[in-house]
Amino acid sequence: MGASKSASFSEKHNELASIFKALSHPARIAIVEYLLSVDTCICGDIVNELPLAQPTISQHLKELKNANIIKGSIEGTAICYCINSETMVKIESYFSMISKTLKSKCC
Amino acid sequence: MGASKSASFSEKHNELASIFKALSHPARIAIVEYLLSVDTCICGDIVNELPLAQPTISQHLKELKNANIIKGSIEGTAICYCINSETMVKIESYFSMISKTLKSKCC
DNA sequence: TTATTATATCGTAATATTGCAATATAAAAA
DNA sequence: TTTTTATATTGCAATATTACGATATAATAA
Repeated sequence: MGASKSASFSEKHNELASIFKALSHPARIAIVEYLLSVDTCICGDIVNELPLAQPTISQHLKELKNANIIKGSIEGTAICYCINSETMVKIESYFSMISKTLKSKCC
Repeated sequence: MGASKSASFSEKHNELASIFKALSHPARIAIVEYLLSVDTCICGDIVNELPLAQPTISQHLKELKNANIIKGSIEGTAICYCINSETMVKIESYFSMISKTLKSKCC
């Protein structure tokens, strides 16, 4: 046998896991933080910010987009990427739920 | 070439990525939520909760432990696992920072 | 139309992850 | 001591990810 028995787990657990998987690579964290650091959505120049080739970054952007972590809109020749705050807020409240639950425990 | 140029990224980005990687599998999310659902730290019986063989679960537990998401303490024949709230709070504040930053933006 | 520029896709090699049977380890019970 | 019980480790096959050169696509500029 081999990879991931994802069908054996709930939709909710799979969805959470796929968001975390999108964030599980340092290049993708760097992309998220870069988008966060610039004033508005930025077009292009993510390639110049990271030590990776253009096809590799394009691939990482696609994964972030598939996980709804970023959104991209066409802006002439360039594509303008920015963070999807809806997903971020969703994850924030997930961890907020976790630490609230932990506080009401002995451990 | 092949896998992960992690040396090209900052310590901080690699550390965050490794926590998210530990959470990037539905079985590991299920383990975290199970530990969260029981009253205290639980000894054993995680194996009975999930549709995976014992060695596979042992491996998933190891990954969660390596990422400091859970802690395990020996309790006779069994091992008692519980969530490491320190790490959870850390991630919660990371996302809290992100959504605060997003609020002060146009997008 | 023909560049030029920005991004995406394809193909593929290198490497990592997932899952489990078999086996090892180690504490408690008989 | 031997058995039982709980968990870990090893080895390996199946599959997924990562990275990038080559190439495609598609909008604007010349």
